Amino acid sequence: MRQLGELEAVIMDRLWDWGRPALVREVVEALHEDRPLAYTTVMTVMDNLHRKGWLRRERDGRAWRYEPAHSRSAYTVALMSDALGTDPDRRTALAHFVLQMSPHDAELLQQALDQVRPPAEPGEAS
Amino acid sequence: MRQLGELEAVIMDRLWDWGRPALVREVVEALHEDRPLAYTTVMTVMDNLHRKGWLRRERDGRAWRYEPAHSRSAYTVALMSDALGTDPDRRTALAHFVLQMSPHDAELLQQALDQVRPPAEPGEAS
DNA sequence: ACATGACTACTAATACGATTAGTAGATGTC
DNA sequence: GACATCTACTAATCGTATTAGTAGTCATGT
Repeated sequence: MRQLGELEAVIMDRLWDWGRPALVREVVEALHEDRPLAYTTVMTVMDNLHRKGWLRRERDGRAWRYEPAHSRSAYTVALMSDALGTDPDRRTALAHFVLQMSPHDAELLQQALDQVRPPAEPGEAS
Repeated sequence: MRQLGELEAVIMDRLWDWGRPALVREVVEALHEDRPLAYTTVMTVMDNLHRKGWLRRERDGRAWRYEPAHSRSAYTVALMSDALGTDPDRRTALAHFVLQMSPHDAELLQQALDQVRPPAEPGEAS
């Protein structure tokens, strides 16, 4: 899977942040301060994102209202799994991965693992 | 961090696999069956990889002998950390990440975590 | 010594995808 | 009906990866 382009990522971030379907016009105006772009520029990018399956859309009058087709986390996980999946030595990769994590992230990761692999109770047979 | 191009990845994979410095000529010949490329094509890509810091090289007669500057795992981890780092909700991302892993990978991940965060001994105060 | 063949450095064409926007036509509003 | 706004279509530009040609260098055999 290919990662998003830079502008594509900026736009997706906005939509993920807002958590509701948005018009091209709204995105243009939200970005205007940092990055004044033509309406058609943003429209083209959002149309591309739709064509590539990142955004879904519904009619709102004559315009489209766009929203992410997948969650932000799904995108993150897809990138991570993709990276891991092409590595022939996942054990080593995962070992290095946790080694360079912040302790806080390692804690979050442990909690996540505990959800799917409940930790052994004291005295419980393995 | 940007992921490698497709041919760049193929070449890096070979070098990671071999685990020893290699000449452009050797890479050309190794790829020839799947992908017959001009010598200069491979040389250019490897020179680009060197310029971008992915390969280091040393002289061997008139030619260069190239080897990866970083391990395959380091590349994998960099991609994974990069993906995770841009996500504002790492807790959710990590939760989804472990949910979609194979049980085997989850086991490897737990072992990796146990190395950096030793599991509590029975009876040990938290 | 010189011809021949193999090799490399430099350069460049091509391709592809992302970014950027213009133009024309449609529609809503006053 | 005029004017502003919007969208669809089209296209220029740009960065980067992929591909390779050309010319010059070096080694080797006769």
